[in-house]
Amino acid sequence: MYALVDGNNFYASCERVFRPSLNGVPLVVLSNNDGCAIARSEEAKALGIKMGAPWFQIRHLAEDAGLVALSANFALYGDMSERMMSLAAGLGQQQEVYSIDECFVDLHGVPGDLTERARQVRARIRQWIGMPTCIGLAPTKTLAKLANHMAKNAERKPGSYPAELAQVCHLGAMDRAEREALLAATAVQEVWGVGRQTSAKLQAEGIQTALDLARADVATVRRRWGIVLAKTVQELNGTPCLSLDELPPAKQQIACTRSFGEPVTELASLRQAVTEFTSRAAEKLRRQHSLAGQLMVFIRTSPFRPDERQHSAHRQIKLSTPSSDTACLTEWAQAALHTLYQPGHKYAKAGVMLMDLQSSASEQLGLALEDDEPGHRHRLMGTLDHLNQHHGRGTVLLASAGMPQTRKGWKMKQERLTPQYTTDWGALVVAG
DNA sequence: TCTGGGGTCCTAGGACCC
DNA sequence: TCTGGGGTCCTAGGACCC
Repeated sequence: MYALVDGNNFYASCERVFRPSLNGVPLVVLSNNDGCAIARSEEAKALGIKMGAPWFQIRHLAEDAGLVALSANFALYGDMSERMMSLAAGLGQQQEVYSIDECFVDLHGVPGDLTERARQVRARIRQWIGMPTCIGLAPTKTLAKLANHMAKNAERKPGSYPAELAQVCHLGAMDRAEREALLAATAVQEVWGVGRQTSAKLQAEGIQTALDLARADVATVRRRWGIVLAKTVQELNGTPCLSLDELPPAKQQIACTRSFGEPVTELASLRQAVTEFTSRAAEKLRRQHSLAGQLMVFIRTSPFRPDERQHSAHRQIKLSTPSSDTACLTEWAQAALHTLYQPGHKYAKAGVMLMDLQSSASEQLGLALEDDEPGHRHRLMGTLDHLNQHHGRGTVLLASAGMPQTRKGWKMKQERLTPQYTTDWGALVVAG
């Protein structure tokens, strides 16, 4: 049996924990550059705001309907996530942290009434860190996701599902008829792994509901739609095909990409941006003890400005020696950028991707008979990471990243950022 | 004026090999 | 007349996830 624990409207709920005045208020959290809505409170959803809605299209609701918008505060959300995960882990023996706001817990061998146990854990998360959650329980991960969907909607859309399923829904504790009635009441696109494209094609074939999909012939689905959907069908029937991954596998690629706060035309600004993106990507690389064998840089203008001259280009470089050294990677990234840049374009976005990753245990340190250069670089990077971790991002950086006063233009806009309540002593909430 | 960021897996097709 | 069969690796593109 698996549980899926999921924070409701996670980012919006994180903000509410520290600003209770936002309770009951339509609230959205905006993406980088305050570009579009990436989280919505129930009240905001009720206003018809869609996931990903551009801010400039909904900002009138601030005046018309009291909509509050906040810039994404990822330091806060990451910290709240850790707290929620450690509490959710108490549900069972093994946990897979699936995303910032949800985790699977393996309940094999857990005795007693699982529904009751889930309710208790849910109440604890609510009381200890202020985060509302819903929990789905079922014999497979796909069904647990679906049970979670039912728990959420039974709570917020009365009539969609029986009210007693609100907050905690245990599909594994129901008899067949009851479970099938719930699957029949669920549109096929709500199933985990069935997106827009697939659901459109399925519906054209007469497969409208989760129950229709569960009843499809596995071999036929395998042949016509591929192995992923075939596994989904089996999982919907209670046969586990997806196991729990306790340790997230090391990433196979690491990216750092950003849209700019305003259009960038100068190579000098792009150079600063690319240096910073490379530095950030290299930090992530070293954190998972990997080396990159390839590096890719891209720059592009805004596809939302079809009236302007468009330019989009990328260059991939194979490194002669795999590396995690910020200076080395930056040098190559800059070389790539130079071949891409064309004057006269308004660039809107750039990015750096590190690929062909391998474990740094296999690092070739060279013979270095006289000069232990690689060893020095290794320690230098360790020191750099330590300083930036303990004294804040950007404490030490490459000169080509630019001095703070010259780094305007490409930096992102965050005009509605809340304090880092849980990760900055200076931002502690004062009670009294 | 104003539209995010970061991943994964699968498939098909081509190159190449024996 | 009839021109194998099986395998690997790589890449690009598509679909999906949060």
